[in-house]
Amino acid sequence: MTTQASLTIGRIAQSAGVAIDTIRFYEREGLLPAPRRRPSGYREYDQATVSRLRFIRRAKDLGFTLDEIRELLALSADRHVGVEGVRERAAARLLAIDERIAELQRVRDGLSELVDACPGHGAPEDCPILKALAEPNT
Amino acid sequence: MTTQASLTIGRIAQSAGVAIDTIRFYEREGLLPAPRRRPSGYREYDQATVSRLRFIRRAKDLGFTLDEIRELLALSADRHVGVEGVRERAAARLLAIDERIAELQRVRDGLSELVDACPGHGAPEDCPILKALAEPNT
DNA sequence: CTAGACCCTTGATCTAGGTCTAGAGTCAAG
DNA sequence: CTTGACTCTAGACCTAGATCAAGGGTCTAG
Repeated sequence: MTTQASLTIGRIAQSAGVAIDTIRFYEREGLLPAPRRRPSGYREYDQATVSRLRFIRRAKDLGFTLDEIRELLALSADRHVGVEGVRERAAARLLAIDERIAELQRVRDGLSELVDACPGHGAPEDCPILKALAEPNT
Repeated sequence: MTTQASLTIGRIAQSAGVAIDTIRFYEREGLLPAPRRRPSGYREYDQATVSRLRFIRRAKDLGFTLDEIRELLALSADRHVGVEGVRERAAARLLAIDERIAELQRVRDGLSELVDACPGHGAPEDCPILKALAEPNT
């Protein structure tokens, strides 16, 4: 198989593209297992940890929280119901993103109307943006 | 003009739909001017403060940060360049929202592909979601 | 007058996801 | 053997936007 050269925390931080402190933080948070230690106390990692860190980073980019990622990691190790669970979580995340996009779209449209209606000069009382923000309704 | 009945902090909190603590917080943060006080130390507000609180809430709903809102409030009081500034800030916010939507859309599409490609059962090694997350590239 | 609702201040706490500091020990190259 | 880079721990600190607690004073209806 692949060589099991032991890597220091600095090395895996470098190759996974995360900060050293972040790795120790993930360990505390249960996203990474406690690694072997040298007699000096130095942590020793292998290549698999780099993959795991990349997994975490990518999932984070997809908008998963660390809690959700912890769950995904547990599921991904489960040969039985793991895949179903992962797909479910991903689908849920997808739905949440769709909702967030729709919400932003509403905000965008509202703001866009105001910007279009504002001449950009004149008295504050005539600015539709200021008027809309000061309106008592809602 | 309108009656200048003096309102307690609880009353304006109620009618603006924010918490009492939030009002004091906004005062500390410079979003609200320090109000008059009764001899007892109680804050006394007028109707204009309710409008200002609503302004803040609406701007927040549009995604402005409190820093930006502080700026908007300052601009809205400026008869000279105020309206131009407000329109600029609103346009900038609109652009930021557009970027955020585009970014979410990219994430959404990527995730959607993975979910569609995943059968939802079988071995973890065959799950495209897990495979994509573990991939070393990027 | 009293009970209960309301208000005051200062300062701590919360979420999420880290980031930084201090002080001490370890490792590898020259 | 020394020097400089690296690592260790415990715990404080950061952003943003509040929210809460403790301990005490005030207001008002009955």
